[in-house]
Amino acid sequence: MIDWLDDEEMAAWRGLVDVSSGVMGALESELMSAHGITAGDYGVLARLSEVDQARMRMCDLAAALHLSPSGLTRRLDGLVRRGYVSREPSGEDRRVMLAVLTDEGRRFLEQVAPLHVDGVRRHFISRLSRTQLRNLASAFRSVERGFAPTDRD
Amino acid sequence: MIDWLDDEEMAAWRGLVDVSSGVMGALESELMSAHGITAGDYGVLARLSEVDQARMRMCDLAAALHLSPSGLTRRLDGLVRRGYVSREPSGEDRRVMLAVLTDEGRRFLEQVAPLHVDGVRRHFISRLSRTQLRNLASAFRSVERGFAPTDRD
DNA sequence: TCTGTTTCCTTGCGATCGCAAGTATTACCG
DNA sequence: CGGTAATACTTGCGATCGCAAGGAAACAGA
Repeated sequence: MIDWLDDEEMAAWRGLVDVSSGVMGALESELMSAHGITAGDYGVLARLSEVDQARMRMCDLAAALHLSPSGLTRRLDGLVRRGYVSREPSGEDRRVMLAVLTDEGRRFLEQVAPLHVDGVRRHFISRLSRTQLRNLASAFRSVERGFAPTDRD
Repeated sequence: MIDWLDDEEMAAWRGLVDVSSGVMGALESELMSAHGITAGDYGVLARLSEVDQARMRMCDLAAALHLSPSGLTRRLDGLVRRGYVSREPSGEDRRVMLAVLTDEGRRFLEQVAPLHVDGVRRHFISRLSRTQLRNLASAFRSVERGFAPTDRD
């Protein structure tokens, strides 16, 4: 019996794993059955829709989505084939490719987004009080400050 | 610009995704480089070590690990090949296979567990106050049970 | 008992992902 | 300048996962 975390620590850790996989799994299957899109593809379109000019460098997009460079390359292949995203070389740095949300991609995203928003509310947000929500956001910020900048060896 | 959630809701949702993938990714790479084991394999050994007789039905183990039946079958193939787990038919129900932690598997787990526990503390627990930890565990319980407590907390 | 349904596990298959290697471009530095 | 290092992206490859299908066993109802 290995249990070197006390009950509260274990509950927080297991809760993080269980909740994130449970909520994301539910969202994934709802998006797929209703619109035939994976959560990963949705994430690309949503991120691009939020930024100026609806375009991002591949490397920045990969970091935002927690994807490796190769993973993003292939994910974009699919989105480009479906006409939702286009590739555009950067004028400033010729190593860089920009991923650009097309008009068709934006129209598609606007059809899908309400279901995604509803799913996040139904499976996650609506189950928390406003205070819990604030505490969660604050706790996650604490964790992210810990490993994002300084964990670099 | 799609802006579906207010700032606090978005911070909680993005925080959940970013923190879980960040922490689990860090743990994964530490376990792999130090002991050559994936987080998935570690999860199997850890779960088995916690239960009576160190054995579980495949279907229960799959549910506990958020794995599909086929996913668990193949994961167990690898662990059986390495001698850490053995398969044993259930005496009560001949459809059922039990996954059993071997002595060698337990010895291996006891070598690896300290690094895993340390990783959970370093990347997650130590970034939180005791109050935050309690609030987190409570909030995750609310999400898993499917409803929010009506009172303030 | 017989039959249809459900549960449990495994296998074939396709999709996804990350790592390592390769190419191209830029940055750094003596 | 010129050469080395660093960065950005792509491709080959192996590993993992889930779904669908299939077989075996348990179960339920007539």
